[in-house]
Amino acid sequence: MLASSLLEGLNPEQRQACEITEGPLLVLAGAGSGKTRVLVHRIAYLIGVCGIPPESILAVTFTNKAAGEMRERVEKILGPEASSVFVSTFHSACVRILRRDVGHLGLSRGFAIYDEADSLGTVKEALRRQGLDPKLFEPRRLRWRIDQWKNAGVLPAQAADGAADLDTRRTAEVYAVYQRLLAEQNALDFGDLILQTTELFGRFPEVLSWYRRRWQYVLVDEYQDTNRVQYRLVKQLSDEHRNLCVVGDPNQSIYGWRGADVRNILDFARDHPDAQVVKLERNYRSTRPILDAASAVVANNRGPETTLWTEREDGGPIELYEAVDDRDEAQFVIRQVMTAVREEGRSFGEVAIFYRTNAQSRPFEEELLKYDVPYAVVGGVRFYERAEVKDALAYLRALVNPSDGMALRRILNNPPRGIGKTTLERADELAAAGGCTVLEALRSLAADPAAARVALKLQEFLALFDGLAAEIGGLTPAEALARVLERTGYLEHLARQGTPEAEARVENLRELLAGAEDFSAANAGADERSAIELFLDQVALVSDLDAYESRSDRVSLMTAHTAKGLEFPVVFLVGMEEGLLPHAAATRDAHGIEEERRLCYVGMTRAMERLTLTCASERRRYGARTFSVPSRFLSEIPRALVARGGARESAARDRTADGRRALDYSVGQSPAEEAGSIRVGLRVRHPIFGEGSITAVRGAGQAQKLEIRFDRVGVKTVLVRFANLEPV
DNA sequence: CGGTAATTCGTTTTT
DNA sequence: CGAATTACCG
Repeated sequence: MLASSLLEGLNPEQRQACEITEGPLLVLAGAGSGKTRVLVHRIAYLIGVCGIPPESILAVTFTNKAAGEMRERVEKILGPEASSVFVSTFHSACVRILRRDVGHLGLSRGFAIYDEADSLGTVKEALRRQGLDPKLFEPRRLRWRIDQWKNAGVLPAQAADGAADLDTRRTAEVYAVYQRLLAEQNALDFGDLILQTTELFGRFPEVLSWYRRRWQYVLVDEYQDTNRVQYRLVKQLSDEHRNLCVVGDPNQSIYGWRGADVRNILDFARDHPDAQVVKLERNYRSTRPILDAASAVVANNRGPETTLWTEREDGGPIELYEAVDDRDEAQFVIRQVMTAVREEGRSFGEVAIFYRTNAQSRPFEEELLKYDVPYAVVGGVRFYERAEVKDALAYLRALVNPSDGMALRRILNNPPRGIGKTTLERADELAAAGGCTVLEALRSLAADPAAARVALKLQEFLALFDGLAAEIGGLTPAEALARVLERTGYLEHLARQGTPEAEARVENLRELLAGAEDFSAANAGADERSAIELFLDQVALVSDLDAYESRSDRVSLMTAHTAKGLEFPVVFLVGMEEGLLPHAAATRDAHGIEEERRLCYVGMTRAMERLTLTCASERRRYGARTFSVPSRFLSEIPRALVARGGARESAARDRTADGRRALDYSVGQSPAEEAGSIRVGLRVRHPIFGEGSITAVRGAGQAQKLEIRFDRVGVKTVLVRFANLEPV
């Protein structure tokens, strides 16, 4: 194939990123700079021009959606020959590797993949076994810390070695027990998928070298979001041939809380002294005002300035709406959406609403329902995490992997069959003492004549379980699920309840069955592993976003995190308030705030033509009314780029009677004016008390109060409305 | 043991 | 406010 035809339509930098095929390459790809395009064409170039066999290329992404898109687009250029390129998420790739070689680590190939809930359950079990009080040692916190260790590549022994304080030492002990429990249950959690793969490679060089030979060219997408273990994994795979191409944008690093380490991308050149660097700085997505506004925000982070430019000089200013409360905010947005559709010829599918937290979707959903506007909420509670769906899948899991204690626990008395808490506790104790699985413990309890009544119940359950295990052998996932739901009486039990909730659950199970049927059809006889096992893998690794169909004509609602990588002609970024964006939990340190700022940048740069930012001065939060002040990020946007709409009480707040500039949180156009936004730490002058700095902000609007520590007179609380404050 | 009522509880983002 | 755990009674 001719290089010229393959690289046609690429700009010089994009072209360069394709043509530098050997050795380490860092592609710094700004928002909307055609990153995916480059990855796709690079793969096509490697195969079509350089003659690299497709199967020796590995491309790693973070979402299945991204992987699927990449695979599709490469196939579109090269045809079916490209299908043997290994395009996969980090997690799927590791599952594939571990399914093959996990035996070296002492697990068996049918290992279960534990999600967060299973993992949390295992932490609780670990606490029980150590006799630690879950009130004192919060399971959620412990799980979090263990996860962070795993993201950092720290094993239990290393965690214990590095533990400086008592709490950390205890946590490391729990980590060790937790890990033992996982092994007993033949299970790995999400973090393990990556960590154990690097362990496998580290301890068994012959395994590693097999994969090194196989994948001669490695590409990594969204490199700014890789954590330390992923870094290690990539290094292991590429250290020999060194044909490593990483693509990313430090300004879009928004997963630090999940262990992502921006240093991976920032230090790439230092890590690989012979690395070449290509910068993609031309933005093809957004109009000038959108790009300028987003850049102005992220420019407040320290670190190297990045320049993005666009030729799209069209488009008006971005809009700001300051709502009274969250309902007003939602009403405004939905009216805008309807107007855009009716009067500007937009379609609903062109519109997206981004928020910081999933809980913010509710008022928007209510308004959308009210006006019959079609919409899709992406993310939130995963379909596969709904109780009834998890129950059904737990049956399959336990049948496939009888050591899977979390699955067994779920199904044992579900539907109710007279096996209660005490029986389960006894089984747990027996398992812990005898070093056997919970299922084996249940078997011995079933044979115990001392507890005849419960033994009978157990025998019934075990007969059912063993019968199903024998039956589902050659079945497709859909057939197996149907059999399970019927034979266990699960479906019947639900149907008998007759409540609307139960009906909804039955409906969800039907959807699960339909999904399983689709899967069966697409994966008939593909592998030596059973179709049921493959189905369970898929279920564990698929995300809500992966199934999201952006082409359908519906308004999309999602978090700014989920929005990364997507683009929409019309974007609403809502809830631009202190405490929300930036989120209160992230404002402890400068790092957290900078990450929030990047998140804001990510949200803004999704917009192609129209961007509207909104905030509300009052909103309902877990039932109670709370007040908030506009986000500091709003004040970082040059005023000239913004058109204001909305219900500001009056212009009186902007100017005081004698014409001096009053304290104003609104967008400023210069650093001096930006200083006018109300925030903790701001220096102000009071006509009577003199100069001081704000130490707290309470309330909003007419009732907004500030606590100020004045240099001369100490701490006072003042009403903004009357205080006549001036920024210093 | 099972189901319901009462209470507590915690709230960021997710492969 | 809603999920999730706990308390209590049949």
